[in-house]
Amino acid sequence: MLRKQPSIPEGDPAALPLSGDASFLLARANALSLAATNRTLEPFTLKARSYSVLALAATADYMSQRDFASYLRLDPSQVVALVDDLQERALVERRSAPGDRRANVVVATDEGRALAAQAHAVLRQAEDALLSELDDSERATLAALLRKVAFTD
Amino acid sequence: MLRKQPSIPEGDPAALPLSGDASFLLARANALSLAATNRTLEPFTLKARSYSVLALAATADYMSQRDFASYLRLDPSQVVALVDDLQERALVERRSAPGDRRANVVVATDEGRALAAQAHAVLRQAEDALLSELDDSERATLAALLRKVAFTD
DNA sequence: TATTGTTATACTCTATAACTATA
DNA sequence: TATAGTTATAGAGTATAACAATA
Repeated sequence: MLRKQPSIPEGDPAALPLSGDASFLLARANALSLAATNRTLEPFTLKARSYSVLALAATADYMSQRDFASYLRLDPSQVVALVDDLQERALVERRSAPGDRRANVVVATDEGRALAAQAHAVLRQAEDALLSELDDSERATLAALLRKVAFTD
Repeated sequence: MLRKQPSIPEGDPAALPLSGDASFLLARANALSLAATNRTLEPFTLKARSYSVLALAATADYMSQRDFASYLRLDPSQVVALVDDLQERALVERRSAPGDRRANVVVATDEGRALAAQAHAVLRQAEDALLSELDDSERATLAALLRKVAFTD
């Protein structure tokens, strides 16, 4: 080989080393996606992880920090830091959970919801670029299959 | 919500927060995959990253460290450390690249190829578990779609 | 001048254990 | 006794810049 860009044989998938491993394909696709996401979110002073917390707080109701952790596959201690940051910026609030005074329910403020919506709109464009090789039907199929894999818990 | 495991509505994908974002699905699926891969490779004293270097060295011919970096989406300086480790263990060798004395071609030793094959066999089982919700046809479709996304460069 | 491999460094992310307050 | 949130800390992963050898 010995070239700048690794060769990507069009008609011969078997010639792509490691491409038989779903784990490698997931890792590489995720690396591209994560880089694009972080680049896109930079103007909002958000990153993939902080955005995911904000977006979840804006969407879901009555989720505790523990719920955030397991849903986003983060350690509970990481959620603390992420929520701290978003709370200082008045994008989310911690409210005591009804019925369990140990737990905090994390909710987005109006401001947070607005920012999440803005970010989401721009992320759609980044995702569009990432999936540019797929038509609408393929995108739907990929999402459906990934949904099954992502929640094999 | 407020329960240990986040709810996964069967018939209503729209109720899964963030599941409209391909980037979230990729991140979550990759997190599961990476954790399973590292767990599986532990007996071999390998991790996902070192395995990918070893497997690539065993499969592809005449790839320089720079090629490894771009193909595996690692920084060239990370490849140095990973190859150092594998070379100390006599699993790969650095050979001077024919025609360019700056570059190193990384090749697996017989021992390295044998270990890669062993690891690969066990990884197949881990992957089988990860994809347990998908039938053979769906697995092939997912791989084909991911291959397109993973190499949108 | 540009590129390969390398080193050094700092930063982010991840994983673990321990503590407190509630349950 | 167990769980939620928190704190502290160490380890792994990532990103950047600079350098010597070669192109």
